[in-house]
Amino acid sequence: MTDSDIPWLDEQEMHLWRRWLRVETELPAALGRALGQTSDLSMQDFETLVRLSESPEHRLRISALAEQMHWERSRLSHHLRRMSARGLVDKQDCKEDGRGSFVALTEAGMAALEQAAPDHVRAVRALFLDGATEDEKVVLGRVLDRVLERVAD
Amino acid sequence: MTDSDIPWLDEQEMHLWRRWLRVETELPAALGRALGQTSDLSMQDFETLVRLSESPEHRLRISALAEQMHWERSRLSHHLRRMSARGLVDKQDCKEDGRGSFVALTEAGMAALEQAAPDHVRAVRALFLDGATEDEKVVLGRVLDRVLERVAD
DNA sequence: ATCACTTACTTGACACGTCATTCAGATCGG
DNA sequence: CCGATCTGAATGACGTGTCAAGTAAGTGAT
Repeated sequence: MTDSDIPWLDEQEMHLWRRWLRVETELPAALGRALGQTSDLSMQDFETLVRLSESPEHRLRISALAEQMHWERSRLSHHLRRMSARGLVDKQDCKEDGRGSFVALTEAGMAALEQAAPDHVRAVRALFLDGATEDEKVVLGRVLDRVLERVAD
Repeated sequence: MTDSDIPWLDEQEMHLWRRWLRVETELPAALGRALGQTSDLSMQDFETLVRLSESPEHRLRISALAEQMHWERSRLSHHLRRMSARGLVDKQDCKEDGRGSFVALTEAGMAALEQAAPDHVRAVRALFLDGATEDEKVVLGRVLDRVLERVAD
C-alpha cells in the first residue's frame, strides 16, 4: 500500500485540521496557566464551582453534576474527593436515597470562585471570544453544533 | 462581592464558550475511540507516526519532532519510550552530536500507520471537516488563526 | 419476604502529562 | 586546555483521567 492509496487530507484540509488541533490543546493550556496565576484553581475546579454556584442551594446530586458537565462519574468522584480535601466543596448524604449524595459549595469554595472569576472571564474573552466578530461567532456556533451532532454519543 | 460585580459572560457568549469546551473534549474522545477500534494506536501515536513518515528517511531528531508537534521534550521522551517498547519506532544515536538522538519509523510503525490512516482520515472528515461548508471553513480558519495569535507563547 | 437486577457512588490499578532534576556531551571564554 | 555554562535528552515524583471491579442501597417480580 502506498501513500496514494490513502484518502489523505489535501493541503487546505490538513492546515485547518492541524490548526484546530493546536487550538484545542493550547487554548485550555493558556487559560489554565492564567487561572493558576491568580488563583489555586484549575479549569476543572472552576467549572465545577460554577455549576454548583448556579444550582439551587449551591448543591447538586453527584450524578446530576456529572451529567451537566459531561463527565464520567468516576472522574467526578475522584475530583470531588480532591476538592473536598481542599475545602472547596462538601459532600452530604441524601435522605431520599441512601445510595446518593449531594455536593455543596463551601464558603471557601464560593470565595475562591468569586475571587477567580473576573480574571478568568477576562481571559476567556481575551483569548477566545474576542478572536471572532459577531458574524464569525454565529458561523462558529453553527459549525460547533454540527460537529457536536456528529460526535454525539 | 456579589454576582453582579463579576463581568460574567452573557447568554450568547456562555453558550458559545460551553459548546467550544464540549467539542474540545468530545471530538478528540470520539476520534480516539474510533481510532482505537480499528487499530492499536492513540491519536498521539498516530500524530507521531505521521510526522515521522513525512520526514526524510522517516526519521527526525527528537527535539525537532518535539518542536513540530509542539510537545514538551519530556512528554515526547516518555511517549517515544512506550512506542519504542511496542516496536513502532526506533531510537538511534546521532554521530554529529553525541548528546542527541534520532527516532525512526520501524517497518511495524509504518505498517500500523498505513493500516490505521484510511479509517482515521475518514473519521476526521466525518466528524469534523464535513461539519463545515467551504465558506465556513474559511471563517473557522480565520478565527483559529486569531485565537492562536492570542495564545501564542 | 426473597432473589435477581439496577442504580449511585467509590475504589484501585494503570496510562499519560507536567514539572523539577539529572546527566552526558557540546561550547565558549580565559 | 579548563572550568563554567548550555543543550539534548532521560528520569522520577506527582496529579489527573480511564477502565474495570466493588459496595451498598433501591426496585420489582414472584
